[in-house]
Amino acid sequence: MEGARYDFAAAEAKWQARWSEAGVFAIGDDDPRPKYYVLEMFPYPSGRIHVGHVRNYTLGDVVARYKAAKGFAVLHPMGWDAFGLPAENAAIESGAHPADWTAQNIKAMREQLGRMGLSLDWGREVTTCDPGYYRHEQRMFLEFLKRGVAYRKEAVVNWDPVDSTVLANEQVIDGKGWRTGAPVERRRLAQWFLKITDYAQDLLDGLGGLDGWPEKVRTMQEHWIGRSHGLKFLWDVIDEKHKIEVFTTRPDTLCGAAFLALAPDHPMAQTLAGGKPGFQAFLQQCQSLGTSEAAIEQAEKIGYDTGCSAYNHILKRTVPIYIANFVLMDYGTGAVFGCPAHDERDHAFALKYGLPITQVIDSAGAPLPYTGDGTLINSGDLDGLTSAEAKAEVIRRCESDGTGRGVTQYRLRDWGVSRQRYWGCPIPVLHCPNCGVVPVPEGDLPVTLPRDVDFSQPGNPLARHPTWKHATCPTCGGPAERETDTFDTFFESSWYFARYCDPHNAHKAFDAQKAGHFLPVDQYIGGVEHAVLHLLYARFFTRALADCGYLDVTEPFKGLFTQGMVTHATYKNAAGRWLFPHEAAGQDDVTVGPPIKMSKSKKNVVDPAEILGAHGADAARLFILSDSPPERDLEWTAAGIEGAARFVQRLWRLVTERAGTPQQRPQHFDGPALTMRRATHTAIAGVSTDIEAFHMNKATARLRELANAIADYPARDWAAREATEALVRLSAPFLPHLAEEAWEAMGHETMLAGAPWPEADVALLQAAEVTIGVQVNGKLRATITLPADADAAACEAAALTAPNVRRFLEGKTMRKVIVVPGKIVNIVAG
RNA sequence: GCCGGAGUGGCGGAACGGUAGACGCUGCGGACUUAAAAUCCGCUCCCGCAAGGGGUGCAGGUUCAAGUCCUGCCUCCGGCACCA
Repeated sequence: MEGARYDFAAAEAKWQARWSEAGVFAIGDDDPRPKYYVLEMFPYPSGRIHVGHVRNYTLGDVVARYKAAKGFAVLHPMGWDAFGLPAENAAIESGAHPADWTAQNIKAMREQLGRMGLSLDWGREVTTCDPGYYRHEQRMFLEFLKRGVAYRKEAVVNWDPVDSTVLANEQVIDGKGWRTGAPVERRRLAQWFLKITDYAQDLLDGLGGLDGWPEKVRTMQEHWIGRSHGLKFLWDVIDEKHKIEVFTTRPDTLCGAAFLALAPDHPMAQTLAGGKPGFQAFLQQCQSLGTSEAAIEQAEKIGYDTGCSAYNHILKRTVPIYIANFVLMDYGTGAVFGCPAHDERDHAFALKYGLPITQVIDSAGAPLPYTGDGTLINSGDLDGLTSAEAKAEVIRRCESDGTGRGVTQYRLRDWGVSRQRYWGCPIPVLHCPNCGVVPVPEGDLPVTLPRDVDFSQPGNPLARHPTWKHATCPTCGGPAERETDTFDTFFESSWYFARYCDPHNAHKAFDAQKAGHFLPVDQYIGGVEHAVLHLLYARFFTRALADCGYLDVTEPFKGLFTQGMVTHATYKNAAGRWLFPHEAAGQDDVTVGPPIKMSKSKKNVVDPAEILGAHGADAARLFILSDSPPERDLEWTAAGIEGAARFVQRLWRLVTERAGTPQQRPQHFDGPALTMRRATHTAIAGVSTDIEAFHMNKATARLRELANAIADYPARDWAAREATEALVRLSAPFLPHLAEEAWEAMGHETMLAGAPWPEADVALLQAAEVTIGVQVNGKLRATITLPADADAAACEAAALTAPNVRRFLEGKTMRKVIVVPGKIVNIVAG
């Protein structure tokens, strides 16, 4: 045994098979131990796992294995977020049917994940494109419809006029369709929405209790929900019998108003400017913006002067009315007043169109535009009030004369769930010419996707399918058409964590009791890129399901860890198509982009399968954990994995060399044996706290430190055995295969998977001596070693005897000595 | 543009306001070997022979003491509602 190299390939296959045979990771609903639910965001089945997956699932696996060793009944499931755009793109590009393509990808990825040695309960696997899964969300939707949580309204989409296709935001590049290059148009379509705004306050309030979430994610969600207080008030259109309702969060700046601006799709825009010269051209220009907020915000701010004016009763003044491309119909009332002195955008707008800039808030000398609060000036009888007082006063005046009211406003908009695509869950409603929108009767669920679809033309294949959409109205018995929109894929990922609690239930989505047993997820792990959308939708969905009686929890994720992204360079060929790194190699017309987040759509992914094959799962896991703190971005490079593989071999050598150490524990320890034991127990305590704190890189550093200490300890005694066994057990969450093999090599007959976590002996955690620094005027001049319990007087006395300290004090007067026992001595002298 | 992060040796990163650079990667020197691989030992922030000096994106500030706290910037990354 001694001297033989560790055969990772054989050992990994051996232990994966043994874990599987023993079913050590399968978890029952009635396990008496306390539950712990570890969940990583489930993958989109792109076909191959990428390094981001390896990072995500390794992190989760460390937690799952650690918690299992700590005595919890760990639920650690896996599944597939299997609907989405890439399957349709593959169908268009290669002719593969989305269902087949997805099924093949799942098969390949399941096998790859299997080779990572993850402690997953595969018996709970869910696949969202399976009708057995999505039938339940069709029922949820019908329940939402009944309760008014789902509704239909018009909304704009990106329209490619050449392909006659709705484009996703990522398919719009510089305002043009990605395939056709045609300028996209904004087009209004009737679509389905979920009333997440009804839950805005509750979602905001809930953030306060999520202390297991990163502060930054809570802040992002808080800003996304965007609660603000403001004023909705009326302005009279001069010479017309119309009124325009305007929303503002800055009523205090009312007297600085220079203009009113309406959204281009505001109903009043056509009334005021409809037939006027140049207006249609202006609208056209606004239409070409696309629908993404980033595009709108970054576009040049343009306005159209309607020639009309508006009068306000409080202000007692008129201002011109513009139509402006930066005003959003979805937010507030779709109309704002512009105050150039105190808003960046209004300032630029006023300069561009020659509008007056009147300062009404004292900026204490700061240049305009000044967007902060202050004392009011140039505001008539409001002068002298603070911003807060003036806001309240303007709202009070509007309310007393009936022209306005103070309102709480949210930036959050309702969630549009309609997608004009094939590869998604069909929305279970019918459109009847007599009865309007009619829900599909529950007995007819699930509405399944037709298999025979045609991807040779652009657009939604469901909409042009010859027979699928024709149905009979359950209400009147007449002919009706199926809804051809499918759900946003965030719909599936908004409840999968509950399905894992009861994955084989054919009658309902999940049993409330089972969900109540496992939920909330104790530790959820995924990328920061999901900080807002997925996590907010899932929080909302859980509340909506609770209101429908599905479950009793409101917050689905108690603990959240957002890992950093794995980045890689991008490659694009002359035709503008993204290439995989291996495709790009050796081609000459390739543009290399800077390292950015790995994504399937940009194809800048590396293949972990090769790494697993060459170095083994344990080495790959160790490298990805030790290279960077998990919350930070990680640029993937091949360098370093050899170091991890070397450590795996080194650990094996340390263990096999000490396999014969005595099992019998002596009564007393002193000298090197005691020092060895201190190192062992310090490592046990340190690795445990590091895992709990998600400092996996520090935990792996501690494993190396303990390994170094063992290597430096020549005796083959019980202390050596204790240290080596501790190292093996501590490394099990990180290097599960090697740990099992080493545990067996040390003579154990039981598996480490399921074995308890080692406990640190607190009596051994304190070192006998400490080395502290001695500073003179804040600069380090010496270090002194003292007993760990030396008091301040002893520290000071020792510090003053250090030769170099005396040298620096020569000719100076000591003014003050700061002593922090066990830490530092600082002598202030001059 | 708006919101949220991050910047420390050649590189990834450590560091309750208290000895900056743990642990590793790379590199250099050495041992073992016929040789190589593997392994082991030593060195490795910069300048300096040394004493010492400088150093945590930039500019200030608070403190006996600042990578850490405060103010103002710079650069990079993520999200922005139809990628997932």
